[in-house]
Amino acid sequence: MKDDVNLTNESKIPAHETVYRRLRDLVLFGEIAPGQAVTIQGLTDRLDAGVTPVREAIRRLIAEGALDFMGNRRVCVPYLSVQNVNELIFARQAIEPQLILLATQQATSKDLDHLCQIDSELDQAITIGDVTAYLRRNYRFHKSLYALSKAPILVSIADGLWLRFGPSLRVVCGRLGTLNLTDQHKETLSAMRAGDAEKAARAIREDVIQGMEQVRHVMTQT
Amino acid sequence: MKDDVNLTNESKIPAHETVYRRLRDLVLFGEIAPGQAVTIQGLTDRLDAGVTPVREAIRRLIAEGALDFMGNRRVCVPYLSVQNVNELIFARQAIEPQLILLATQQATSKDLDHLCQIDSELDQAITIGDVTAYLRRNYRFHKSLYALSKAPILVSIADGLWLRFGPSLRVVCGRLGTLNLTDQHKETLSAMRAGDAEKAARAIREDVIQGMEQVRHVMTQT
DNA sequence: CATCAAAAAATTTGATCATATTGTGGGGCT
DNA sequence: AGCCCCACAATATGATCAAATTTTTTGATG
Repeated sequence: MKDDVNLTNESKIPAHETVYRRLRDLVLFGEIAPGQAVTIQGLTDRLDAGVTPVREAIRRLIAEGALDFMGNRRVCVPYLSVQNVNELIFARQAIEPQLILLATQQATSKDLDHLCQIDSELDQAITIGDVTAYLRRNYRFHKSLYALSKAPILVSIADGLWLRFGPSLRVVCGRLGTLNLTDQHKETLSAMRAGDAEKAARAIREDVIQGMEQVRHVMTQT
Repeated sequence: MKDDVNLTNESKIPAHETVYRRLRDLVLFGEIAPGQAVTIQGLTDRLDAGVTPVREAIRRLIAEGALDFMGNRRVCVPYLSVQNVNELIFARQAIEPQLILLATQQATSKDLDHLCQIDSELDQAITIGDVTAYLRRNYRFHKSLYALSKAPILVSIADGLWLRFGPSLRVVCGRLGTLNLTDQHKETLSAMRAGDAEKAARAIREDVIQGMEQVRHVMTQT
């Protein structure tokens, strides 16, 4: 605590929390690639934070499956095995359509407008070919959508899944580009607007399958 | 590091890990009841450990949903709302039968013998009326069963769910006793032995539903 | 030139201490 | 008497340091 003289201070949020979020983003959006090692000191340098907050953030992410604690004491972003990809496909198909079902029942017209907004920003990122923006906005779209379900436990499960396949999405985009990305977001939203929960759920299931099949495809190549 | 003079030393496992496991058990088996506060100092006293490992264990359990971080900075074992119970029922039904399906394909006859052994110990606990032993062995049965699936991600999800409804199971037993506990474990095991994965999955689904309905029943009373 | 052992460097781990924040109880004011 | 404000206690947070452990480098030998 040296020279932090409360200028535009919003010191409501503790350091370990902000470190957690930054590290989380680094992993989620593939800025730390699968297989890459993560050290405490490396992070204190990179994020300019103390040792204690970094340590806690790392442990938290290990607990969530975003990082892997190798036997000795080396930590890294996990590779996905084919088996892992299959598990993720199953889990996402099991959880996320249900979230849409619940979300459709709760969503207000204003909520849907907001989602539409995010989705158009997403499209923009795709046409420009900005992979980072695409990943961030795609995540934001799904996250905002699921938040409408008011089902915190299921949302946290879905979040945990994203944390696991997130790093691979960048690899996929790097391999396949952003051009052949076709999402089912429009269909989902229009079905939600029409109040057709089942149809919206099916659309998201399609979206999930498409996305994960690409992951599987790239993964099995190696 | 005072007087730990390496007697029967198995100091392979770090302190934060053992603290984590002990605290985890405390929560999982209802020895810290829902709503009860958890403080760092309280735990350092109770578990006779340093501050640093305790802090990390708490954060890890918060990340897993086993503990709840109230807005200010108070941590406690969460109550389950009716909504939460519904989410847990859905998630368990979605995940656990799939684990059985996979487990059935992988299980050797020796594995099944071992499970049978655990199950009979479980029965013993029920007839004696030992709630603590029942909770521990019931968890052990399911955990061992799911481990056979060789599906680490799905297992970790299921584990996370148990961590959430575990504390309430003791409340249920305290309210309803152990006498009217009827499990589907025998059916599950015999179906697995016969190689009938579908039937085994259905049996576990029954087991899940029965258990969770009791939780829901007790929860909605309050 | 390869291999293995020992030393050196880097890293994690856990304790201790200073600081900040929050909750609580007592005293003064209206 | 009721309410508010301030001081005090309890608690969490984060930096720093010492000890332990692991990885890497170095150097000697076959």
